[in-house]
Amino acid sequence: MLNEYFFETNSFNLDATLDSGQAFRWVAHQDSWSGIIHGRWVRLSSKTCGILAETTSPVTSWNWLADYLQLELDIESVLKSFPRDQHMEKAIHTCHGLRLLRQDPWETLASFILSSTKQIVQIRQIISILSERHGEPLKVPEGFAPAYDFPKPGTLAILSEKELRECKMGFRAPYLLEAARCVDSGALDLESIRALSLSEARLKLTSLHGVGNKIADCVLLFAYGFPEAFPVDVWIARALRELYFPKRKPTTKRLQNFISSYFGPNSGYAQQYLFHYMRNRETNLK
DNA sequence: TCAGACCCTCACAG
DNA sequence: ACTGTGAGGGTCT
Repeated sequence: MLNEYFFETNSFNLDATLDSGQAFRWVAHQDSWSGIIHGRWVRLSSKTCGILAETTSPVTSWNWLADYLQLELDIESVLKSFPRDQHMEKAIHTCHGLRLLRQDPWETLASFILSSTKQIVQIRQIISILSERHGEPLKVPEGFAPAYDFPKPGTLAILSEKELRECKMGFRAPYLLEAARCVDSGALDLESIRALSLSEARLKLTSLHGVGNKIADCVLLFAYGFPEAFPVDVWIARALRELYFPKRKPTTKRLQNFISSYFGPNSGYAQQYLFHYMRNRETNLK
């Protein structure tokens, strides 16, 4: 028996959001997406006036989903805080309704540890194998593929590096193992990061092996919602150079200064719009 | 600052 | 079909 709920919203692009490289476990169907949020199987469908949500387990409150989707956020005021230049205008126009999710910190940290020098399809594959092998099976409606919760830190902490490598994660295995053990033992308290400043939070996360600034900022933006976290990957670096420094070749430091002074209080959101805009432009050119 | 290494897979040549 | 090659939402040494 499915539970249903309808969220009214006219400013949410489900396709763009769930396929934007911030989450790796959503599966596209004909007219809907299925995924797992906090151990629940969920199906989301985009309707003219909002989003229809269906889940298998009994639900008394839907706050967990409203929080995950950040439905309370006033996206218009976020967009207004972006710098007004032709590139951002185009990005806003192209990516209408693109949102940032508020994901689980552990899953996000683990996922992005697994993301380094990988294409998105490969990241999805690793995470899928890992969850299938080591995650709890979840209740799924008839006709849908089996689904698994993302493995808990404690579950991964007792595995061997070899068992993790069998999930095709290669040299990332020891990194994930260390992270799982740190979180499981309490040496790294993921909840306490919420209360920290951005730079303190970065220091905490980058103290893990295999977590540098890029991955730390992904976690801070996609899980904790730090509005000024700004992950700089090859795509964004290329985009910024091409769009804002077409003649010169700025150093990494200069690029950093530009980012922190130019994009304003919601620079993380601006980054997501630019990233999505550039990625779609590439595929459209092919 | 700057390569080179790291594991593995897939796309794309030839 | 079959092998070779390069690079992929990085990070460490």
